[in-house]
Amino acid sequence: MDTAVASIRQTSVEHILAATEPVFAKHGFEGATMAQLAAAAGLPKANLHYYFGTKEGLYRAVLEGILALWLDDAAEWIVPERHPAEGFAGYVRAKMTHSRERPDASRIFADELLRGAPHIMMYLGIELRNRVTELAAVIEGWTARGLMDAVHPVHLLFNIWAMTQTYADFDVQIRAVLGKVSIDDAEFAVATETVVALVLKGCGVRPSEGRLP
Amino acid sequence: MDTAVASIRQTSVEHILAATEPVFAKHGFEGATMAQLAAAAGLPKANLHYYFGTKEGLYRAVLEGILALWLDDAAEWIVPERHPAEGFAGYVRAKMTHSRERPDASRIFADELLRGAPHIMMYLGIELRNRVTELAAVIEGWTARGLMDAVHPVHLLFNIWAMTQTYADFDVQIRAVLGKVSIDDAEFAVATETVVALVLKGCGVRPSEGRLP
DNA sequence: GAAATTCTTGACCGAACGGACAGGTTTGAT
DNA sequence: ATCAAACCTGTCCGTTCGGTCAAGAATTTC
Repeated sequence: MDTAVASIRQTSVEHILAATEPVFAKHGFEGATMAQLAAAAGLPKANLHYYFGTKEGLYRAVLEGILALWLDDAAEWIVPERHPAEGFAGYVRAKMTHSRERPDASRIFADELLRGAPHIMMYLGIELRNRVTELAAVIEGWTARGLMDAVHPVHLLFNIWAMTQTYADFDVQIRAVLGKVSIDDAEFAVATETVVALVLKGCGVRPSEGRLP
Repeated sequence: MDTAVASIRQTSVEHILAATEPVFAKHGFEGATMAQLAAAAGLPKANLHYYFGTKEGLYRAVLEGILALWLDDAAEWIVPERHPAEGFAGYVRAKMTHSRERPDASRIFADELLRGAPHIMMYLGIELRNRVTELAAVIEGWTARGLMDAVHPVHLLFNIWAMTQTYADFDVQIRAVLGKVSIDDAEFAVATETVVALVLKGCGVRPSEGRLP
């Protein structure tokens, strides 16, 4: 057999990671306590230490799961084969879906950045930076082919991340200002299409009629 | 005389608020310790307790100074008398300047929102909400006068805040991806004009030739 | 089925936490 | 010059922090 083995270790580790993510999201690394984390997992503190050694070990494990998520959206949508109208719209919608379905992941990443990225500096400066360079080349290619205006591609990406992730990171503010206890699907769809339109029109993306030149 | 009195209390309070802001920005409310805060102010812990009672009292005082800053930018720029080309550009540039000059203020606000706004829920749901309603009316007026496209005004504001504040909150990420130790004026100007262009073109703002209709 | 390994847990530890407070010092009004 | 009010701070306190450990329970291995 292949998948269904599910050793005790693997099961426990996955359970702890899933259960503690909301606690790290709510209190940050420094603010979360081992007692809270253990309570969220329904286990004694010593059990978390058995599997992850230290609080930082647990936090890094949670972070690594999030970083894996982070890089994949772009690779699917920001590619030369697509027209930018399709690429940007798809990318923005994918990021917005992430903000809706995994807000805690976004918040943990946001907290890590707010603190100066003490645990993921290497990731930012190497993996993320390389990936951004590739994406920037794709966007510049679109501009060169006359499919959109000349826009600084890296700052454009920063701004797309900012807009999409604000719906996860700062959703308290959004709910408070909208006067809603929770953001329903219709409201979220409005938000998504507002961001899509801002990006497409903001970049002067030509309508994608017919095939690519 | 009027200003130059500067009682000991006032001087001390202002000094402590200014000195502790970076500590709260770096570690958040929960992560900052009274010992760190006191060390940053160059005073014994007991001194901070003398003026602010508790850690939370000090934090709230810092927060209130920030909130006062927060609401004023919009009132100057998002007004019916201006053409949206001027209004949005001025507002974005003002917010970007804030991100450059008071990044710690933005980070403390961001941290508070990430934690679910435990100390400023009232502010969000009342003052901020009222202000946003007014701004939304101005933007809808611009649309009604044919000066820009129909864009959901509240989500537009969320996105402007997201883009401008990302340059304060997540500047580690920006510096790491750009490969710069610090963001120089030229780079920041590029960022600012990228955001301005995204907003103006994204909202279909007509060029502001001549006077308002 | 016995031995070895892995897992679980309550009890415990020193350090660091936010805060209290008494007593000394400085300041300002009279 | 006096004195009350305001200010300053070393020291202490109970609690909570992250982490350890020994010993027992469950599981795997042979």
